[in-house]
Amino acid sequence: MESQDLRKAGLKVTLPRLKVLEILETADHRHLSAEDVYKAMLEMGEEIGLATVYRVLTQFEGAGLVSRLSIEGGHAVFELEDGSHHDHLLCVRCHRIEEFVDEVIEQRQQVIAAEKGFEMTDHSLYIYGVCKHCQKEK
Amino acid sequence: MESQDLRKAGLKVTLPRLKVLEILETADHRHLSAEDVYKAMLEMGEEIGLATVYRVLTQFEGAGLVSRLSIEGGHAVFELEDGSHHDHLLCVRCHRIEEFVDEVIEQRQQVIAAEKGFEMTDHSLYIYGVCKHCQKEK
DNA sequence: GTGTAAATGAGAAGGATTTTCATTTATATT
DNA sequence: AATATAAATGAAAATCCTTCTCATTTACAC
Repeated sequence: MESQDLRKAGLKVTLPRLKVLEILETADHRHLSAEDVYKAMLEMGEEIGLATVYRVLTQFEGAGLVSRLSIEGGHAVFELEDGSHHDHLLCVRCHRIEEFVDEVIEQRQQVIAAEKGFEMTDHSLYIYGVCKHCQKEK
Repeated sequence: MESQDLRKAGLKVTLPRLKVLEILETADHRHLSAEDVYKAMLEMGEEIGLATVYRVLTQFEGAGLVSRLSIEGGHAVFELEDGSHHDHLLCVRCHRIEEFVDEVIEQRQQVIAAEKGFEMTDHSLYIYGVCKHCQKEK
């Protein structure tokens, strides 16, 4: 089933690629760094090189299978692409990531870009804060 | 005048720090990477180490004198803090950076954070696109 | 089955930033 | 003004994340 996605993207169906897909699909949180994927692979008892994880994730991104978040402070985070555009809320304490869509913001961005004479190609919006859980803890 | 700002921040008034401030104030664009500041210093005939530039900019950030933008794809960019919050439009071709404020977006973010149970501490919004100038060029 | 181009793993290399540490400097104290 | 001392500096090494190189392995078309 996933093999088709890989083939469609012009990628050979290899074990590392299938396993990375599997991890992205079954992990308990939707947002994983390359390192997270790498560790999950090892825990799963699968041999893989970190370089391969990065390569595969980048290829998946190119193929539209995953998207890459560029979060403040360093390392990239990947999520399975589900076709729905959304932005992110990040907990500054526990690093939990939640998703949201807001049509008002989407549209205002278009207006602002137009006002400034920009042809908008993309945007990135992150709201940082303390999540419900972490608020309780103190 | 700037010396006061440094003292207030608990920082000794040193030549490197004064010069970095001067560069931030007089540069032709408001948004400079550490490397940009470093080069400007050298062109100005001032000796400085790159490590010092990074240190000083980070301290200035801590003191609220500058803010750090975390743009997609690598290196940080700094701008003099003028008290006014704003977001950024970035040209994907020439890397020009423009600023904007939008009250509608600001407020929607508050609403969204509240809906998700987050205590919002900060946010980062970047709109990417092709600027007016670069549209003409092709 | 076999050839070939693509994929892999290990380690080296890369870029941005931070750290270490010996030396210098600003400022508080004589 | 001289001095003590804590902070600041510069250079180089170290770190972090990511990409590249290259020799070896593998998927897949014939």
